Amino acid sequence: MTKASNHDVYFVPGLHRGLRVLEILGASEAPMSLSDIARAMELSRSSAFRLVYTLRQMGFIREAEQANTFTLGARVLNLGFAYLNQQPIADIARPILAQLRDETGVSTHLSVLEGDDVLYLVSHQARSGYVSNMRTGTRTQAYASAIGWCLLGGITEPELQEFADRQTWQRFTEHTPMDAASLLARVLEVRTAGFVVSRGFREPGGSSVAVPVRDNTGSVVACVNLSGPDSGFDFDQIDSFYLPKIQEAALQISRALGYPGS
Amino acid sequence: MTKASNHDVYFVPGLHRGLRVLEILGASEAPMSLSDIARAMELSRSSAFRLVYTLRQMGFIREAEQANTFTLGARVLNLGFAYLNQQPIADIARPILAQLRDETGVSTHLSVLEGDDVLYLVSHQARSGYVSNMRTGTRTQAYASAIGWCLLGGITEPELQEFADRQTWQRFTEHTPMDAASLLARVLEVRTAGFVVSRGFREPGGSSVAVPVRDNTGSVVACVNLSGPDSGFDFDQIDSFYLPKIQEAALQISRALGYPGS
DNA sequence: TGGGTGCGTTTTGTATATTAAACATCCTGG
DNA sequence: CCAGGATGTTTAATATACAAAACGCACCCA
Repeated sequence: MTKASNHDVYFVPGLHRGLRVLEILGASEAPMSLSDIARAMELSRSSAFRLVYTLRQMGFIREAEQANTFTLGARVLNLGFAYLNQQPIADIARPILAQLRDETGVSTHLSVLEGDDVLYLVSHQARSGYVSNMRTGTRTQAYASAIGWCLLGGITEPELQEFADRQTWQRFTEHTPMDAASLLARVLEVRTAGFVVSRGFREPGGSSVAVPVRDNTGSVVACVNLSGPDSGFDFDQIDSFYLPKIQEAALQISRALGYPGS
Repeated sequence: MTKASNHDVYFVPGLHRGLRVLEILGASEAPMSLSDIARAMELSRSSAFRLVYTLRQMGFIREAEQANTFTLGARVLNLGFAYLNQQPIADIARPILAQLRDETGVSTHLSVLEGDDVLYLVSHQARSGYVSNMRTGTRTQAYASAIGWCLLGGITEPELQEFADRQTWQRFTEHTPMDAASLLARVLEVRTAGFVVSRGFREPGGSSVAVPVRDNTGSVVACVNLSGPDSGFDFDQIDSFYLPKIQEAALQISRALGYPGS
């Protein structure tokens, strides 16, 4: 059961492999030839041919400038944005986070826990020259960042234990938790404080302030954060200015989701 | 040949239908049950079952709160953003358009011609309360907007004629061209002027200023535009301020694409 | 020139994906 | 309380998607 057996009775392999083609093309830097795809999928060229043929005819992939090489087509874009537009929280948060960015002058983000990753749903870049590498659609491992700890506050302790068991711990900075116990400590810390300030916890030189967003049941469903390079942050202002502002923004979003508290 | 016959020898129907499931779910407001999907696809429930089964197992769809109903899963988001990140022009334009927004105070966009549509690749919302309905991923019919005319300047006249033949003309405003001749006139007008100012051409009350972006061969490959509600526009400033600024931004992007001219 | 390699494509027997039909539940209204 | 219809699921006969092998072609190096 751990291993997803591919020869399930109800499994349609054509679909499975076609979607993998799309993901492989999405992950590839350069356009790929049919043989490249076949190799990457460990599939016969003839089968890859049929998948490419179908995807191309549908507009999900297109041939690149160089003949017989393929890249993603524009039709996949619609799928991604259809997903985004279906997340009500993104629509709610967008204007609120835009205003927060304007008031604070640093980048603002909304993220959710998706699988074991932090998934960024909304991103507003700071006006300054610095451009954060976090953009809508970005994924990062949840255990390794302050924002992840904030989001992990939304799951139960047994779930968190299971989560921890699944991780392959990798040290990003000296602050990265490397086992279940230290992760749990971090998460509880954030949960009780109601916010978290990261000074280079994930990347040296990059800092952020994060606050959870709650839904009508009161559980954490998302996380608002400010982030930027240390040079763009005024650390003295965190408590007096950044934190109240971001808490206000998070509360606005929570209220829109039906959160009764304050 | 003209009609893409679905029972082609190399067609893999499982893939075709699975992707249609994703698109149908993407277009749907509410989560859909298995029977809903089967009806929408005009397919047997048993086949729909297998598709849903496969997509669910892969994480491309997930069951909604209500049992036995499905929505898009987060995994489709990756596909969409993989596409965006593969368009070098989007990365080039993003910071330039962010600055343009900050300088002008109105929303800025980068769009390309994709099929017969204007496809928005980059969008930076104005800081003001007004939020444009154009966002990344949005599609609009190219013939009906000033931005479309700008982009259509990038194709040859025979291609434009074919484009026109494909359209089903629909009147949006009094400025909407309703046949090939008047569309051609618009496109040529924009091409010779090198910019276009739309005052409610597509939607009453919504205005924009658009300028083409060119690549190393000198042909139009994208379009930069400012847009906002009439109330947010200072029409007196168009010639003296908006236009020079947007032309400078477009030229910066063109240069980064290898455009030799000025 | 000529054998070798890698490519996209086509063919074809066979393994298997598909779907009609049957099944088991769950509602819903009379 | 039961008939009728809708649902998700399973099965089994059949239609068909699949991949090994062959093909034609371009390229490369001896």
